[in-house]
Amino acid sequence: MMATSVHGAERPSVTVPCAGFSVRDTLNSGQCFRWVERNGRMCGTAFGRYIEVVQNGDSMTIVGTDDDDYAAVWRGYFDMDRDYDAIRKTVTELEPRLCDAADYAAGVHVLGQEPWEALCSFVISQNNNIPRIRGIVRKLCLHCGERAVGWAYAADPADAMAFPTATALAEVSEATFREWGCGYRAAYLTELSRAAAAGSIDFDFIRTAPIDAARKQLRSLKGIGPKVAECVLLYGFGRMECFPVDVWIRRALETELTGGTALIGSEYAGIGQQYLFEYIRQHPEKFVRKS
DNA sequence: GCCCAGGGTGTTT
DNA sequence: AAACACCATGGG
Repeated sequence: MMATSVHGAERPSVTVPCAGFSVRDTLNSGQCFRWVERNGRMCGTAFGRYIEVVQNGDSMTIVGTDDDDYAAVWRGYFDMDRDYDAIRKTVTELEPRLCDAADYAAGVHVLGQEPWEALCSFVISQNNNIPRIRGIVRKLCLHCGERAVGWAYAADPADAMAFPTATALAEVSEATFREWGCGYRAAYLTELSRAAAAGSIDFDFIRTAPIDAARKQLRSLKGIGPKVAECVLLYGFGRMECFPVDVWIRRALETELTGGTALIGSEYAGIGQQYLFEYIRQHPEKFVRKS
């Protein structure tokens, strides 16, 4: 652990090995909406902490954390304790057509995000595009979030606002959500926030229940269908067998260039799905819609 | 003006 | 159960 002096305050940082991992690809892979790249650093907030990450090959330096904080939060957030090499092998043996995608996106991990943030983010994501989702989530954080730990170091203060609690969002009117660009999803957010603030969403159950029971529980909430439920379970609850199918994944399954159907229901289907999504998004010309 | 975006709900066949 | 209209918003 090192400490650098900025503005007269101590700011810790941690450098850890991360062979095979790509911070940038992971944070840009459409599973989270809160990270920005500023002169080579990935800047963002999760779990109420603002950090900046810079990767140098097989190691990365996280500025704004210390050893204990890294172990308690970021190692899990970046999913550093999983054997992705072994999983890639398993997944591509199950679905050999996925080899190109798995190789291309090998540096991508599935993040362990906060369940409440994932829930709100992917409700907003429906029939929406990634830049707009990012903008809306950013406004929620800017207007309703608390200042994250390390806030003072952020180039843009909005980068360092924590995702709002359910209690904070429950006080926002539906009309205000619309002003912030949520569109028709404003009603869903309002209901969701009030339900969560009232304690009537059982996060522990969703985390531990058999997967189909967890799916059913999430889908009972208005605005959450099959796709959003899969995303929330995968990105917010670490349920790696979940397999979100959006329009891009649908396209891939239809073209059969990359396969993917063989993954569905398997233990690490969600990780395979993430490889697929990253590959498709970076090679859209290979997946032109047919007439 | 149209089509599209990490879709879901409600209604009609 | 499958097909359909409808839902806001902004970028191409």
